[in-house]
Parts: sequence; C-alpha cells; structure tokens
Amino acid sequence: MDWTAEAIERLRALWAEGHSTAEIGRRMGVSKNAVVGKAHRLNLPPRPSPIHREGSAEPGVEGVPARRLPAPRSTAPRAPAQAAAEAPRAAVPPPPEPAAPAPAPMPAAAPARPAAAAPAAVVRPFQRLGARTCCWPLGEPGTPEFRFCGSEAIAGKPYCATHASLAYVKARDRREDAA
DNA sequence: CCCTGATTCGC
DNA sequence: GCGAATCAGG
Repeated sequence: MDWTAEAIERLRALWAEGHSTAEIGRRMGVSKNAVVGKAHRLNLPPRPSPIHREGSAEPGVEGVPARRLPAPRSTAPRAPAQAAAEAPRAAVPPPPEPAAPAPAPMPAAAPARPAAAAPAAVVRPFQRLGARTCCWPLGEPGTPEFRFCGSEAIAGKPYCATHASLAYVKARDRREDAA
C-alpha cells in the first residue's frame, strides 16, 4: 500500500465515520491488517475492541503473563491472492465488488455526524455557514483536533474540490482508489 | 464458522 | 514504516 497523503486522509475519514477495519480495507483495496496497523501508527482513536486486554489490571502482580508467545510464524509465503487483490484496484476500472454499487450521490453522507451534532440555527460553533468553506470533517469528532477542512468550497457544494471528489461518488468511475 | 479490533515482529 | 500472522472476544 502506498500511503500517500490522500490515502491517509481517506483512511482517517473512513475511520472517523466508524467503518470497520475490514470495510475500510475493502474500500481501499488493502487488508484490514494494513488498515489497523496504519491506524495505530497514525494514532487514530481506537474503536471499541471486541476483546478486552486482561493483562492491564494489576501490573505489579506476579501473575502477569509477561507477553504472548511470539508468533511462531517464520517468513510465511505470501498468498498470491494479496497481490491479486491489489492489482485490479490500481489499474482495472471494473470494481472488485460488483455487488457493491457506489453509494448514491448523496451530498451529506460524510458529515452526517458533525451536522447532527450542530444545531447550527442557534449556535455557530464551527464556521459561518454562508461561507464557501469546505465542511469535510477531519479528525475525530469530539476531540480538540477535530476540525473541518475549511478550504474554499466549490460552487454549489459544501466541499472543496478534493473532498467533493470523495463525497460525491459517481456510480461509474468512482474515485475510491484513484487517490 | 463468521465477524470484530489489537498486537507482535520479520521484513 | 509496513502488514501478515496471530490472538482473542462476540
């Protein structure tokens, strides 16, 4: 995976939207492990994990199971399936998931959360709604780091050109992996 | 079995 | 830095 700035931004966006790691991986044409690994390296907010780490309770207790056994794996041969999974996304137009049509070209898909959280009629916490600034959410809503893109929005759309290309996915030639 | 996310560690 | 292998819970 080539983690370009665009790819990272998309990962962040999908992550913030609450997609599962596997789903993000499917959308970006990478394994979920890649998604999780990258998310960790980016220090993205962890999501509720189905498992709970038992070792964190009593550090001082002698019963602490030092560490998991180091995966006995050794230079496992990569399945060609992986390369096959990545190849088509880069070059071939036909989407790997024929059953997964592009989401309807609905405007407000992505910013659903922040929009819902902002009864803008009363408060104006974020930005002037009349301003032509991009309202694509960046970061984790609720954190100090969260903000909107803020770049100049293109005419008639609430997003800048870059994020409009992410928000308005065409049924054909979607830009999911064109980043 | 399927799913989920977290972690380790060879590369 | 990357991500497959693995773990571990639902």
